[in-house]
Amino acid sequence: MRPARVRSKVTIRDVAREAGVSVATVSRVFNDSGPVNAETRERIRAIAGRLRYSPDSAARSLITRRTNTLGVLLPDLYGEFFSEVIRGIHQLTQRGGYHVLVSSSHADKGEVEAALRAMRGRVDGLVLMSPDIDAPALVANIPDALPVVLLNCAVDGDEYDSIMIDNVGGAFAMTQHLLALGHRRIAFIRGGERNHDAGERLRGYRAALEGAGVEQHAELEVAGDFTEAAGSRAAKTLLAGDRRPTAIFAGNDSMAFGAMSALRDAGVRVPDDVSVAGFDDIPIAAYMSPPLTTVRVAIAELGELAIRTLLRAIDEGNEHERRRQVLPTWLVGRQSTGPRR
Amino acid sequence: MRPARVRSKVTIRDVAREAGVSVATVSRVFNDSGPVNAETRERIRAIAGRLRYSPDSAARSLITRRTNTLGVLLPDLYGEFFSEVIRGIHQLTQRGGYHVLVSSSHADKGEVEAALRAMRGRVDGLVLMSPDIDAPALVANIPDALPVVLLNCAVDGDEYDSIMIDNVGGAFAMTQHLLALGHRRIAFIRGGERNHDAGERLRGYRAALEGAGVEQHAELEVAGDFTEAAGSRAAKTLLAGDRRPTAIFAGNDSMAFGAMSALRDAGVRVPDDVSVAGFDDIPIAAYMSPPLTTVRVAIAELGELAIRTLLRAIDEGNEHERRRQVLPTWLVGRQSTGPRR
DNA sequence: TTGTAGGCGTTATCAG
DNA sequence: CTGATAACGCCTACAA
Repeated sequence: MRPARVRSKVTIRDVAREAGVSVATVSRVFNDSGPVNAETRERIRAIAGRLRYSPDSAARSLITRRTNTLGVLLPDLYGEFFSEVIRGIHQLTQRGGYHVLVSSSHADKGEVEAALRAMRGRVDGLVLMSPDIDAPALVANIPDALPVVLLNCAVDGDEYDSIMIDNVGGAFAMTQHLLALGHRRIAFIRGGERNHDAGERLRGYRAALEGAGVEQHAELEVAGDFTEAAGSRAAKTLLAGDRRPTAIFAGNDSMAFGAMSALRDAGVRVPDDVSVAGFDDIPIAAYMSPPLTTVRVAIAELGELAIRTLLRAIDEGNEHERRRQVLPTWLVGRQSTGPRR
Repeated sequence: MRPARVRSKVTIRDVAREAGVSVATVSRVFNDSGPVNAETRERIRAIAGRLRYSPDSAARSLITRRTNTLGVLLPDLYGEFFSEVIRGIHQLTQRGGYHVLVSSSHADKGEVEAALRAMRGRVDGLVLMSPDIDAPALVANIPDALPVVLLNCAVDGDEYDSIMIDNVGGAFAMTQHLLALGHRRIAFIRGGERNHDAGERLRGYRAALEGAGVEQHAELEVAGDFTEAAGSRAAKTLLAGDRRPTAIFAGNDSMAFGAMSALRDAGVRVPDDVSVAGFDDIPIAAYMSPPLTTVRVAIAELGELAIRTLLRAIDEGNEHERRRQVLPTWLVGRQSTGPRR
């Protein structure tokens, strides 16, 4: 049995009438605005509770011009990453009394713009993550007044608040790690062609090789798209080539798993014959066989930091000073990499 | 440089004035309600576009009593699962012109209730997934008028719309698979104590053993919580015991991975010495070493079905007939299970 | 400390 | 086909 049917709609007037006060007074207790006699306050609270009154958010935001909602636009993220970011975002958001409006799966620019348009007026601030697309061009359509934080987008300058992962540093460190183990033929499995993270990681890889004076070969850089399947294909390509690498650095963990799987199928041992490394350090990485050497990214923190920045931007209004922030990465050594034989 | 600053607020009146018509007419073209002269309609559209006018959603929903938003309450999901459900949900939602308000991480009943309360009035419908908590008790607080779809909750009867995974069937099938391979000492790694899915899977496992007339031992059922770490611990416990299993059926894939990792560390071969099976078939399962035999669940479809049901409920209003739906599962045989030696 | 009344931007119901 | 105008539920000066 369900409990007593809720009335069609309990408004502030109902509460006021029942309590024998004006609506203004009820409003005051619900907003802590203006003084209210302690006793009346209690009475109103009680009656509101009994009547199951809760302020209508539409009416409220119509006049306050605030929605208490934050928008989050994400690309079509693959697996683990998505949930981690959301988790980070969510935690802080809730604490600040905000709601979260999410939107994802944006293949092209048009779709993102549509999503952006749809959110207009429904949110007090926006987190936009779009590693594949030119972010500034997108944000151009957003009302100036709406605070925006760019996540992992290709932006320079500090015209916008932006947060990015230290992809270059991480990839650089990993490549150095492999170099230090004696590897010279180090292959790299790239992420999507137009993906910002992917590009940066590739840059880090190249920079490290160049810094070490190691000759670079085009056939050691193979295409990928951040999926296990792509990693597997890439590894097969590398094995088939005549410049076989002694180490494979995958642009992310999923591709590293795919590569390890393909190597195993081909009878190649990891790390004895070939070392394999990844990027992201998703939870399963530690439980792979062998456990994967990778670059750690605090994904949930990325989301948290974004919200923290956004909340501050909302709070500070026009006085807010925009800036870029970079989230550090660090190498996690496990058993999938070893000295060149 | 950012483009021209957006005016403080463009309202329907601005458009009306500019077009030399009344607000009513403008409203009509934006809602396709009532007839409007084709030519005037065009003019209004053009002016609205130029002025970058877009109807204020708060004002609109104040009078229409609709928010065009769907609420989604999820538990604190681990990894893969979360993103897949959201992905499924999102797709349909967007197509229907709805927005998605998400909320998650609800440890206890109080938190869920708070989240539920917070969503009141902000959504036209609700998807509630809460495998850990008594759902009917929660839904009692929701206004009768608000359509709700329960996902994977412990409910019986058809008082609510509900969708559940065929956990029992899947676990039953997997256990039979192991039995057919000749295994008799089949261990089961359980999910959280109070988790609905976990309980159902355990039931399926037990039923299959009983059906086959295989004696059941308490020490073959070990505790877990759906994380890799728990799976690893459980496997160690099983290896240490004196009734060592020849097969391990983990309540989900993550725990299966953890178990495989522990077995490897202990020098136990999979599947030669011990078979291992999981549940969920998350993407990485196919790339494990060895590839994991598991039970496939169409997670994204779960989300899709939930939204489809919810939209119908909203559409049909009071005439809506509530019902239970069960999402099938099926066994995916890979290399982590083999005949008992 | 409390009440009155105007208005937030739309939609909906009437008359024209 | 079009235009006034009254709600929708709430907040917020301003007045008492």
